Amino acid sequence: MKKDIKKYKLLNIKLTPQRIAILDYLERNKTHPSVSEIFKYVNRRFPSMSFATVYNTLNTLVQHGRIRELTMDNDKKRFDPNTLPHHHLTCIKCKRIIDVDLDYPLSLPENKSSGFKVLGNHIEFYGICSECSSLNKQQKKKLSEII
Amino acid sequence: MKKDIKKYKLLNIKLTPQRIAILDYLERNKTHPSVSEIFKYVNRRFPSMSFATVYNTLNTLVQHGRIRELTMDNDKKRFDPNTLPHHHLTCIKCKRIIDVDLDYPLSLPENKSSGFKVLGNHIEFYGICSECSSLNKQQKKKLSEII
DNA sequence: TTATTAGATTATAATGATTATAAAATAAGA
DNA sequence: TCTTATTTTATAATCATTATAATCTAATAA
Repeated sequence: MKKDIKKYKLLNIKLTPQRIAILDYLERNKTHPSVSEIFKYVNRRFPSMSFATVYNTLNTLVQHGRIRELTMDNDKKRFDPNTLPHHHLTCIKCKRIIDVDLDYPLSLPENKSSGFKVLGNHIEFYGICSECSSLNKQQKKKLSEII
Repeated sequence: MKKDIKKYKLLNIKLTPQRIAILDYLERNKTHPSVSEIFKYVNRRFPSMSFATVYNTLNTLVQHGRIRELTMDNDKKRFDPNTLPHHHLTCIKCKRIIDVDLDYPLSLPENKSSGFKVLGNHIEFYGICSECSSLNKQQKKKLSEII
């Protein structure tokens, strides 16, 4: 569709069906998915798709500033299609990540920045999501056996 | 020494020379080192030391709340012996991480936290350190050839 | 429309970080 | 000093990510 073409044209990179599918999935998905989650989904449409393509595409999109690579999940990279400044709240148990769209003006004084050119900041709020604070897996299993 | 024993006693874990050396190194070192950096250093004192011991020890120390695992370097885990609330400034090029010991009172309103129990926050300032913004490797090489 | 080609995709191997396993060693308490 | 639970070591296994090279294709222009 034209919209897809437009979205990519701006990036000056080749428009391929795989790339459209990956970016589409990211934009629809609010969970900040990992590479394997993206692969699993997009692979349903493109059974021949290679894992390498997902990595290549994501790296390209990051390099072109079209998506952002998140760091709070130390086990794997997670990706965010929203490159506007915003923050995140992460569940320390299940690693669910949700957006925090609030403006926090934070300034770092010169004498505290050790000669760095400070370019920006990102706040990571952390806590426990409602699902993790209610039932644990064993409890869920027992519940499913009863009901 | 007595001090080491005290430091560990509080954790209720067995005091071994390897563990003492690892925590000692972390406390002396302000660079928030990675596992391999820790291994490289401690291995000089304990040539028989295994990589697994470093991982085991670090995981144990994290679990006991004695050190903190950092996430801003997506390539590898980095460790911080300071568990008091504080923030960080990271160089996006060389991944140097320095402490930011300033207090930023940040509150996340209930209606923005999607049912999470919010436990805390961590600010990641990012930028370019003075070394990375001045000379690149090629330039340094050429300089060293001249001088 | 077709031909050309730079760049993308695929399959696969390689690398690097981290975890798992099991045997040998040792700290801590009796 | 003895006993034992825990730790260390050596090593294999796993998982995420990157590299490679052959094949394919989107984009451009004749």
